[in-house]
Amino acid sequence: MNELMPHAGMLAPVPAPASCTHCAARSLCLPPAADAREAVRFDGLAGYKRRLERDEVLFRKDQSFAMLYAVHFGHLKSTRPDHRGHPHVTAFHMAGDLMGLDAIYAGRHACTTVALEDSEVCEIPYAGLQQAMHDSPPLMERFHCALSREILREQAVLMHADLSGAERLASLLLDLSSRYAERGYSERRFRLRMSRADMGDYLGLTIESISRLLGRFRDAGWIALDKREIELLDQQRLRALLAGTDGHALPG
Amino acid sequence: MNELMPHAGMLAPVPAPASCTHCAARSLCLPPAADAREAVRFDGLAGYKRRLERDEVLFRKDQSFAMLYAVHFGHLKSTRPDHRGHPHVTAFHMAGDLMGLDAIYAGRHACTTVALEDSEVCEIPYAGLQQAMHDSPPLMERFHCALSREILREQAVLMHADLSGAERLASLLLDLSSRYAERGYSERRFRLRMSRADMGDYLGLTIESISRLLGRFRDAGWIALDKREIELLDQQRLRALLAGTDGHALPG
DNA sequence: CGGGTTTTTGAACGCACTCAAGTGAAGTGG
DNA sequence: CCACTTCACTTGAGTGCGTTCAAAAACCCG
Repeated sequence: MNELMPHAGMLAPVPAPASCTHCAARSLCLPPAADAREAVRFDGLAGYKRRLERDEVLFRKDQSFAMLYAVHFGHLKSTRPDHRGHPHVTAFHMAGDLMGLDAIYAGRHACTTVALEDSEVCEIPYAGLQQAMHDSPPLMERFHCALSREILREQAVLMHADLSGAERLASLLLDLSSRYAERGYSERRFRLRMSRADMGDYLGLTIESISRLLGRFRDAGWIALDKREIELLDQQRLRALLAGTDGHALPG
Repeated sequence: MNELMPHAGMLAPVPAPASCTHCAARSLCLPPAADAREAVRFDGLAGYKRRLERDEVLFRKDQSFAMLYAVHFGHLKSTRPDHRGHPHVTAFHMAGDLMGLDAIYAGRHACTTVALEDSEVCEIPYAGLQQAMHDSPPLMERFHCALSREILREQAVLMHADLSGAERLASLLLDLSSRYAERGYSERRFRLRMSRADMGDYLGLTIESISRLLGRFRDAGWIALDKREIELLDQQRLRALLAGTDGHALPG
C-alpha cells in the first residue's frame, strides 16, 4: 500500500497542500463554485490526497465504504466480476470524476478501482460530507446532480446493447474526446490510458475485435494510431457512424 | 391527459386518501420507516397520486423536471432513443420504484416513461423533497441510498454486454422474480407485463430471438408459458445458466 | 539482449440477425 | 354472429459479424 498519511476523521482537518479552490478540475467535481466560505470548508473536508502507483488498488469490491474519492490527476478504471467471475470494466475515470457512489447503498464497494497510471485522488469522508450537506443545501444539490449524472452516464453505456462493434468503439473514442475537451485538453489527440483488453471488457468485445476495428479505422483514414497515442482525424465520420446517417459504413 | 387534481406546491398539503404509512411498498420506497412524525410529514409531501391508463405517458424526454414519481401500483417502462433514434428500454418499474432520478442532473427528463397497464404513481415535488431532506438527515440518507441503488441496478444491466441471448433472458426473468418476491408476490409464477418487443429492446435482442428463446426454455422444461403468464419451473437451471457452472447448456 | 506481455493478423465456427411467411387472439363493423 | 382488420407472437431459412483458436509480431522492462 501507499498511504502517505493516516486517514483522519473530521476532528483534525489539517489542510493539504493543494486545495479544491485552485484545482483544475474544480468545475467538474463536487466542491461548491460560488461561496468562498463554503469552498474553504470543503477544502478541509476533501483536503487529504492519496497517491497511487500504476496498477495499485484504490478500493476493492466488498470493502466497507467510508470514503468517496475524486480523481485529482491520473486515470483509473473500475471493474466488477460478472456472474461467471470474469472481470468487466464499468468505467474509466479521469480528473474530476467521483468514485465510490455505487457503495452508498450497501455500505460496501460494488466494484474494484485501480489506477491505470500513477495518479492522485482526493479523499472525501462520507460522514463528513453528509454533515456538510446538511449545513449547505447547495452542496447537497451538487451531490445529487453528481449522482444523477452517474445514472445518466451508465444509461448511455447501457444503450450500446444493439450497436455493432465499430459503433461501440466509435462511441468510446468520442466519449473520451469530449471528456478531454471538457478538461481543456485536445479533443483531437490524446493517449489511450487503458489496454486494448480494458477497452474490450468495457465495450463487451474481445481484444482481437478491438485491434481489428482500430486497424480498420486507421486504414479508413478516420484515426491515426501510434501504440496508445491516438488522433481523431475525422470526428464527423465517427459521429456519422453512430448516428447511422452516413450512407458509407466502415469499409472493411 | 388524466390529472385527477391540480399539482399543489408545499403550501396546500391536502392529505390524499392513501398514505405512505399504509402503503404495501413502503419498505422499498423513499418514506422513512421509523419516526412517526416524519412519516406524517412525508405523507404530506408525497400525498398526491396520479392515475395512468395503459400506454399513457407519465413524462416525456426533455420535459422539464419538477417531480419525482414512485409507483403506487401497476407497471411502467422507461425508454430512451439511441443515436439512431430507435427507442431503447432502460428500465421496467413496479410498486415502490422511484422514477425520474436521471432528470436531476440536467433539470429535464432523460427518458420517456409510459404505463404498461393501468397504474397509479405518487408525485414527489423535488423542491419539497430537498427542503424535507434538509430538515431530516435520515431522509436524505434514504434518498442517497435510492440513487446509489439505481446506479447499481444499471451496472448490473450493463454487464449483460458479453452474455448470450439465453443468459440475458434468464437474467431478466430472475430479476423480475426476485423483485416480485421482495414485494410479497410469488417468485415462481407471474405475469410479464411487457411485450416481447419491450423485452428485446431492454435486453438488446430482437423480438424473434426473445420468442425463440422463450420457446427453448419452455421445451427444456425450465418454464411454463401461456401468453404473458409465466411460471419458473426450474430456477436452479436458470441460475446455473447465468453462472456458467452448469455443464449442460440450453438444449437447442 | 532475452523473457514476458501486449498487440496484430489469419482462418473457421456459431449465434443472433434479417427477411419472410404464417398463426392466433382481440377488436370492429356489417 | 361472422368476415375483416389489426396487432402480437411464432416459426423457418439464409447471412453476417464477432467469436474462438492459433500463431506471429511488436513492444517493454529487467
